[in-house]
Amino acid sequence: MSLRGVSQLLYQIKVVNQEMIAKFEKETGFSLTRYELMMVLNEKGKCSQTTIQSELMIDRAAVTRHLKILEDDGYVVRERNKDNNREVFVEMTEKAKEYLAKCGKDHEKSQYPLNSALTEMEEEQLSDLLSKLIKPKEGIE
Amino acid sequence: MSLRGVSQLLYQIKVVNQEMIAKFEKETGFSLTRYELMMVLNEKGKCSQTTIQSELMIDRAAVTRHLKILEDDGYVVRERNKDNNREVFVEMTEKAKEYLAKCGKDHEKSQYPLNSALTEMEEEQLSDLLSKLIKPKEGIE
DNA sequence: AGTCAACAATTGATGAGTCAACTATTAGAA
DNA sequence: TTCTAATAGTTGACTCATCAATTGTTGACT
Repeated sequence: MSLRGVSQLLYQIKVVNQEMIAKFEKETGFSLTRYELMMVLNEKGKCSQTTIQSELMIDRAAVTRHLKILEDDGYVVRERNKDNNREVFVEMTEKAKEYLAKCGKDHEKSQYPLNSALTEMEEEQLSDLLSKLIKPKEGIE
Repeated sequence: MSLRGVSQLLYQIKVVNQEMIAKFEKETGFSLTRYELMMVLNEKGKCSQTTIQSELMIDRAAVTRHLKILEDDGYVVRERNKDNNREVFVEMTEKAKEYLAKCGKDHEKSQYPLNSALTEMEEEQLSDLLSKLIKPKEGIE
């Protein structure tokens, strides 16, 4: 594939990404990354920031900043690990759980753009293709 | 599709997007958006910033800022339209053409990560799926 | 002609990510 | 034990987007 072809494909991904993220945030009133972060907490329970970071595949610094916002808004509580004071444990609050439940319900009632654009099969196909492009978490350098 | 499902798919797109863009910029030494901008100029010749903006699907402000960088680096020349002083015409320089040609050649020699991850058919499939997610340029609101 | 609306580009403030430098804490040699 | 490495998180400086407000120019109506 020529460099031009590559750049077109990547640019297409970029545009889709930006548009979809904007829609998601408008619909839920929540940043996609922070939503995903809360889902990690929801599914794994209390965890350290490093764990969150490797799940979300973003920089440590970004995690710190998202958590500051979530903490200020009362969606998350943080406390240092007594057995290893370097680490910070993060946990969801009740408020967060309620809010997420509400979001899920609201979504069922609305017809979300993404649903209308792709069939279930296409969604799965897309997900498979994307998986191939994400480098394995602990790849050989 | 549940909100959770949607968020997972979008997040997957986000991660792929970030990783691929980083690779592209490392490989070419050029920002993906600015590369794509130059390709627009290359293919359409001299055009106004508004034209560039609608091709790239980014904010006017972003176009202005990219052009400032490209102009400072000598890749692009700008001049106001004599017949309509509001408009600015943009054109590539020889330096830019040479650089792009070099990039293309360098790319052919290297084995670019994207090539290895997907087959030609998969690339096409991915592109088709993404197209369905991009809203038509002048869609009905 | 004079005013007002639309248009093109620019500028400022903000959000989300990166990397690099720093702090604090723990663990592992010497 | 004490010095040194590695680890966990934070902060600062930067890039690339966005939106909103501003400037300058043109066109159209009265």
